[in-house]
Amino acid sequence: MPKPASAPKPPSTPPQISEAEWVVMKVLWERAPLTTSEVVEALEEVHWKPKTIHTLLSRLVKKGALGFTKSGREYQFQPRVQAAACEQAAARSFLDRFFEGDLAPFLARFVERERLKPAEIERLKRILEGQDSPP
Amino acid sequence: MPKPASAPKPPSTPPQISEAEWVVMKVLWERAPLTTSEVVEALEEVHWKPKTIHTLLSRLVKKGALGFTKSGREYQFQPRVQAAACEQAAARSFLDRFFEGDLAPFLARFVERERLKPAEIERLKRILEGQDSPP
DNA sequence: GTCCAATTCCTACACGTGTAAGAATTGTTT
DNA sequence: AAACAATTCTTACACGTGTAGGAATTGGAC
Repeated sequence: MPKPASAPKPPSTPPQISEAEWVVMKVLWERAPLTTSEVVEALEEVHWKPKTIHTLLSRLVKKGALGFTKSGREYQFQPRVQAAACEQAAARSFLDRFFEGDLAPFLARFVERERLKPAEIERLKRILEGQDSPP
Repeated sequence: MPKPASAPKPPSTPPQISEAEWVVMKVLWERAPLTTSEVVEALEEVHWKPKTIHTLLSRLVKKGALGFTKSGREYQFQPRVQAAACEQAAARSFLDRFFEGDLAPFLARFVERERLKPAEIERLKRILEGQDSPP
């Protein structure tokens, strides 16, 4: 990626981030900035070859999801898009695809098919009221 | 598809259904059984060429999502997987991918970023309690 | 029985994604 | 300055998906 020292503008709308790419983004959102090899280390458990991770990093830069700076010979990456925005976009597109964009049928299906414990239900209700308290 | 007059067993676990395929499944879930041309008619608004829809139907049969019987020279399709099961599978994999499989953070993100009207919140709470009443 | 319009069957191609290998470069060590 | 090891750059390939086109077949009309 020698062209822009870091892409000029963050994308106004979150780019499409694939499943594998998402795994990479997560470690960056948690611990950025990270060098390439730090990302590789952070993803040991995932059993990907380093080359694979390099590819994913490049693609994420190309998509504008990551920015980088050079430090010595290594790159250092950091997110250019917010986790919250990407999660929200994913949620929207999920609801649109499967539940006509509507939260209610999704929730209905979910409680219908997965037994929720009463405590969990209480927690979800508090979240709905905007009064969530982290445990 | 001359091989099995209709695949022998429905898949035990819902197959992967792509975005375009999902659109086709929806009309079948609503109005099955339908012949090929009926499906094409039902999807006029989507502006796909008939050939495209044919391809999608074939792929869905191959995946085991649809079964068919021949009536005259036309095929008649019907779902071999339940909408509810597919939706649930989609929901699970969505939550796993983006929210560690947990409903709470998803809901939190959602209410944090989308303004829900109080009436909607009430409805969602009733759904959580299993006391949903359709509007 | 023959012909035709409708329908199915087979084939195609570009793009994204998962998965990576090999070539080239370069900071660093001696 | 030379060599080396780490890092980046370039290329690859198979598979699913979106999006169809053309060839082959066949039920029905005449």
